Amino acid sequence: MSSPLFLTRRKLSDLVAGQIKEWLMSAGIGPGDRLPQERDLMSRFDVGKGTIREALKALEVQGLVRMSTGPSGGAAVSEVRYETAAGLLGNYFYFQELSTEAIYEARRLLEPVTAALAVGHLTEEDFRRLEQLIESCAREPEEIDERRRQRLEELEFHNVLARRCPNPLLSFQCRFINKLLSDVVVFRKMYVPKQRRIAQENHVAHVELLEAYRRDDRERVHEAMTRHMEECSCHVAELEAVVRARFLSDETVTVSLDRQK
Amino acid sequence: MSSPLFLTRRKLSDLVAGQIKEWLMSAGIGPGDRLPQERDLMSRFDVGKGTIREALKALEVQGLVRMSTGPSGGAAVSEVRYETAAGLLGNYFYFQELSTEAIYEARRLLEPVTAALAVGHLTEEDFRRLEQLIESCAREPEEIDERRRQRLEELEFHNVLARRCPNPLLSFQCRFINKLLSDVVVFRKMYVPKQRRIAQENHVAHVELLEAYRRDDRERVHEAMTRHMEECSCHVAELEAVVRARFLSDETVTVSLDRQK
DNA sequence: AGATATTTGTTCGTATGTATT
DNA sequence: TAATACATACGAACAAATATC
Repeated sequence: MSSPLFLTRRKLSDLVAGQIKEWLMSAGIGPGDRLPQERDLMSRFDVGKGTIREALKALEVQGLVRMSTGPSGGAAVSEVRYETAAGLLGNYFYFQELSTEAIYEARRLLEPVTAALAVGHLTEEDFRRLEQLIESCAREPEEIDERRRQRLEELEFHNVLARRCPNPLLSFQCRFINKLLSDVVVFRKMYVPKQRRIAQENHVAHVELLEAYRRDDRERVHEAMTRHMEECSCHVAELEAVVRARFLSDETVTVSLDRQK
Repeated sequence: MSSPLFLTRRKLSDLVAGQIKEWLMSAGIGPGDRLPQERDLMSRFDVGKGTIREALKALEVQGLVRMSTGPSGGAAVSEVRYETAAGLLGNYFYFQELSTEAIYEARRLLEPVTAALAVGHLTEEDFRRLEQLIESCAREPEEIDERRRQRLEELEFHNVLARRCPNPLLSFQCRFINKLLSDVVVFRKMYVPKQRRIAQENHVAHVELLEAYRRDDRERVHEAMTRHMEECSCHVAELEAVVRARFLSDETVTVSLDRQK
């Protein structure tokens, strides 16, 4: 009656997943360490194969382990990747009423500080990438697809900077905001009027930022980014109001399922 | 050769999960809608029971569906809850080097704006809750546990405000930061020197904030919160440097697993 | 490069548990 | 209470992938 076994109302697979997770979060366990194979886990937890597989699937979805087949395969502890975390968080905002205005409200706040903190952390490769992105966005786009690609590259410019911000929280938040905006670009028609002038303004701003980074001028980066965000904010203000945050689905085949209430 | 089926290297269960997710994200599908039962999904996707169960488990972990047994049970579409999203994101930061200084750097930035945006959105119940939290933190703590509880309630004070911020992004980010700090309080000894003076400063700040909210004085809320965050920042500066972001595990039983490299 | 061993991935049949009616 | 409808769980067998020799 007092045994923990009788108190569990949860699913067996969740219990197993929780215990493995606890082990995996304990001291000394880190990325690369391998879990016992399914057979051993089955006997250790005294559960069937399906249960173990559900537990491992749960950990896999969370990005905590990676599975592989073959000799020396199995589940291995994995550092949660940014893409995994961002995708999972994207699910949450799918159900929130998230307007582009709200996204930019956060962006105006976060991007200048994050960009300023990145000063002094850019590598030579980063600089080359930034130059390449600036140049790629400078050409007059011929097709609508090219225009879309340029908008995504403008966002990638900011991503390069955010990745170098030494504050993991701010870095993640900025990258996530850029991801949300990328999804907006991909899923919505983002060809605003006056797109020509906008592209030019972005170009000027990015060039100015690049120069400031080259000089390690934190003050100027902060100031330039603040102005840049103000401009972007204005451009976006004339866009549609409500956008449902989306993540890119990697599926192509669509299967219709019955909806039964 | 060109068929998508031949291009898939992914697991069958992932394919199924992706397709169900695509259906679930399509227009007209929302929280509460029920998925077909396992039997039907098996025949529809032409896969075995284990595969379907793994797919549903993946969606369940993401918080997108909830499972239940019994008649009219099965998988039902669910809005992703804040707790789910925060827990999954917490996994990501577990592997990041996240110092309390970094957390406060983000907090100083986000909290004043988020708090200011919440002005005008507090309910009478919110006000009562805030008063209750202020009062509960005013008493001199007798035991160390009480002191810890008070610190958690100070954070809850900020959570009440963040929940009312109409910008979902800022609201989430502030609540998540508070969660990170809660975990710090729970998992680390947070009894700083001069804790007496700190508690009093917090009390004064919270009272001032409450008054400003009562008057719908957005300016003053912003200003008071900015000062409050500066103070908290200073207090925390004298704390241990690196903290690994944690989530509360709901398991109690510990099972040691072999570590095999 | 090919064969083999190892380990996950998937299926099917069956039995049990649980909530609804 | 009993019948029903559904998820949950076990176990054995087979398929597929992959590292190693």
